[in-house]
Amino acid sequence: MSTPPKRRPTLDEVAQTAGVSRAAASRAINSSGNVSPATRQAVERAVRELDYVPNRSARALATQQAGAVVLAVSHHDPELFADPFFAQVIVGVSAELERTDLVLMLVLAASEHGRTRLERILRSRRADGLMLLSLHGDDPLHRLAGKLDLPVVYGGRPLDAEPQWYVDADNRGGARLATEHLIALGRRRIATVTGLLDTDAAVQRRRGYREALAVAGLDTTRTVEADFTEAGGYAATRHLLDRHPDLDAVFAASDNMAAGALRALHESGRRVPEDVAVVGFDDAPVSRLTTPQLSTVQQPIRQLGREMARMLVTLIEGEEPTPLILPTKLLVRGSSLPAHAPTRTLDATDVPQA
Amino acid sequence: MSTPPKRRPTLDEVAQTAGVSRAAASRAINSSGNVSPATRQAVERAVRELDYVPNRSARALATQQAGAVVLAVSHHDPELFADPFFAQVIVGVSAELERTDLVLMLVLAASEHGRTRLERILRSRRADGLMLLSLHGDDPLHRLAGKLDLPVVYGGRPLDAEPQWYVDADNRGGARLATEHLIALGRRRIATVTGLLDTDAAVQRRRGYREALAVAGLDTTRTVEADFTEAGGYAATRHLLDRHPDLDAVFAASDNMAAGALRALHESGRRVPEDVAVVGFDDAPVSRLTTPQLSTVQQPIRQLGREMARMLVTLIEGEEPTPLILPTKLLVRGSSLPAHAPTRTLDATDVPQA
DNA sequence: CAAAGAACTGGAAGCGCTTCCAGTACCGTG
DNA sequence: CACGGTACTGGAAGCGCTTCCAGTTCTTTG
Repeated sequence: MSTPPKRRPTLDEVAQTAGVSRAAASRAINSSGNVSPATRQAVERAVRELDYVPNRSARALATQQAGAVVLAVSHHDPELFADPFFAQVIVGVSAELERTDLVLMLVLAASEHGRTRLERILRSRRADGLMLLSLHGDDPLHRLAGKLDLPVVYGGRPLDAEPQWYVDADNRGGARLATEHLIALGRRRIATVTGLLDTDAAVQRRRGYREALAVAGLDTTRTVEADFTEAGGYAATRHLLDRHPDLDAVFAASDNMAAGALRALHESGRRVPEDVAVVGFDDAPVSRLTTPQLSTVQQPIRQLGREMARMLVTLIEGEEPTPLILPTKLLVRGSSLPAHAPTRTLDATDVPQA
Repeated sequence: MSTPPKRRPTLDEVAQTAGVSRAAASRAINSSGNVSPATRQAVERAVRELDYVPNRSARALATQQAGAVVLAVSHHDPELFADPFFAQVIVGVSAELERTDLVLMLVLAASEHGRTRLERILRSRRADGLMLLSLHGDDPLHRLAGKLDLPVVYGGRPLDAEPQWYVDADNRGGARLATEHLIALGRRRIATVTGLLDTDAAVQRRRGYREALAVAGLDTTRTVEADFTEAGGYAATRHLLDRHPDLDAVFAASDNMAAGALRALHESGRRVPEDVAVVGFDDAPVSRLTTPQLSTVQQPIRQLGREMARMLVTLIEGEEPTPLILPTKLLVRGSSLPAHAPTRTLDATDVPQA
C-alpha cells in the first residue's frame, strides 16, 4: 500500500497523473460529454490510483449548487419531536435522497434563535432546497419560506394557506373512514378528541368526522380539543365522559390521544370495545401496545417523506411537480371490533380539492 | 423597500459600498483583529443595507472548513430508527450545535450503498467531524471511522473496541441498580431479558444484572436474549415462563421488551407486581403507557446527544476531550412497587473502567 | 482533394471567500 | 527630530473546482 501524504489529492494531481488537462479530467469525472474514451480511462485510472474524491466545497462554489437540502422541523416542544412520526418521515426522506447525491441537513428550529439560524443557513447557500414539516397555524417559518429564493416543499399543509408544493396525507378522508366505521358498528353517540386545532391535520380530521356524522344524520356536539399527546387525550376523554356519559364511541385524532382515551375509559369502568369503541389515527407503534389494540387510520408516513424529497429534487432540477395527497387506510383492531371479526382494511377515497 | 436584483450581494459589493477593501470587509465580518472602529462600522452598515449573508461554500473552500458535522446512524432495520431514542439524541445534538455555526447532516447508512455514500460524503470534505450512533458488533462503519482523518465521536461504545472518544450511558451501573432494587424487594428468582448481545449496551446491562445477583448469592440462569423490541420481549418472556415458571421478577434491558414482558405475564395469568416484578430500561415513553407503569432505568439520552456534539466541537477546535459516561437513574413505578410506596429515584454509581 | 463539420483538447477565467504580506500612517520614545 | 513600534490597510494569491472558448485533429462530404 502506497501511503499517500496526508494531503488529499486534487483534481490537478489527477489530471497530471492521467496526463491530461484539468478541464478534461473534470469532464471525465462528471461525464459531461466531449471526452475521448482514452482520456476517460486514463482519468478513471488516476482517480482510482490516487483514491480521489472531489472536494465538494469547491464544486459547490463553482457550480453554485450546495448539494444539500434541509429538512426543518419547527416544534415548540422538543418532546414532540420524539414522536415516531418524524423519524418515519426522516427515514423516507433519507431513502429517497440516497438515490441522489444530495445530503440531508436536519434543522430543529424551535426557538426564535433557531429560526434566525435556519434563515442564515438557507440564505448562505448551503442548501438547494427546503422541506418544512408540520407547521402550526402561526408558525413564523411560514413567512421565512416565502422570502427565500429556494424551492420549498411542505409536509402537511399549514393552516391558512395552500402552499404551491406539498405532500399531505388524506386526513379528512381517513377521519371520515374511521367515523363511518364506527357508525357501521351501530354506534350513534360518537365523540371525537381533536388534535390542536391550529393545525391543518387536526382541522381536516375533525372535518372528516363531521362529514361522516352529518351524512348519517348524527349530531357532532361531542367534541373536545386536545394536543395530540397521551396525557391530553386522557384529560380530554375525562372531560367528554363528564359531559356526555352516554357516548358509545370515540374517534381520537391521534393514537397517542386514543391511548389516553383508553386509559380514561378503563378508569371510568367502561369496557372497550363493548361499551365504547375507539379509533385512533396514525398507526403509531403505541397502537399495537394498548389493550385492546387500537383500531386506527394508517397514513403512509415513510412514503410522505419519500415524496417530499422526490418533489424537492424535481424542483431543484427545474421541473414542475404537482402537489400530492397520499391515501389513508383504516385498520380495524381490537378497540372497535364488533365481535371476533378479523382485521380489515379499507382505502380512503382521495379528496384533494373537493 | 428597494428590491435588489435576484443576485445575492457578495463580499465585494459590501466592501465597495462600505468604501473599504474586500480584505478589510472580511476581517470586519469575521471580527478577526486589525480593524479600525470606523471600518467596522462602515462594513456593518453595508452588510445591513445589502442584507448580506456570506456564501458558505466560498468560505468553506477558503478556510478548509465545511461548517458541518454528520450524525450517522447505521441500522439494518429502518423500523428501529423509529425508536424515540434516536429522536432524543438528535434533539440533544441539535441543541448543542445551535450554539455553534455548525450544521447537522443526518445520514442513515443502513445498506452497503448507504455506507459507501457516507464514506464519500465524509471524504469529500463536506463535514468537519462525525458522530456515530449505536454500532452493532460487526458494524462496517467501524472500519470506516478508522480510515477517516476526521474527528469521530461515538455514542455508545461498539462491542469489541474502546474508541478514543465516546459518550455512553452507565448501562452496567443502571442494570445493577435495577437488579439490586428487585433483590431489595425480596425477589430471589430474578430473570433477565437481554438485548441483542452483539451490542455493548446489552452486554453491559447483562453484566450489571449478573453482578448484582452474584453479590447477593443468587443464580443467574434465567436469561434469554431478545432484540430490544416489544415482540421480542414478549416471545422471550414466554420462553422464560416455560422454562422457569417460578420466576418472581424480570429485568428487561429495554422498556420495549419490558412492555412485551408485561404482556406475556398478563397472558399467563400472573399479576404484576404482586407475582412478578418487572423493571425495564430507557425510560422510554412506552414505560408510562403500560399498566402498571414500568419501573425503569432512566438514561439521559438528550444529554448524551449534547455531550456528543460538545465533544466533537472540542475536537474540531483542536482540543482534547475525555470520554464520558453519563449516570443512569432508577425510576420505581408500578411494575415493581412493594406496596403503595411513592416513586423513588436512585443514582447509579459511575463505574467506567472498574 | 479542398472545405466543412464533428469530436475533442487545454488555457484561462471565474465562483466568493480568506489570508499573507508589503506598505502606509501614526504613536510614543530617546 | 529621527527612530522603532503598533495599528491598519488593500493588493494579490490562493482554496479546488467548473466551464467557456479558441484552437487542434480527424472524419466526412461535395
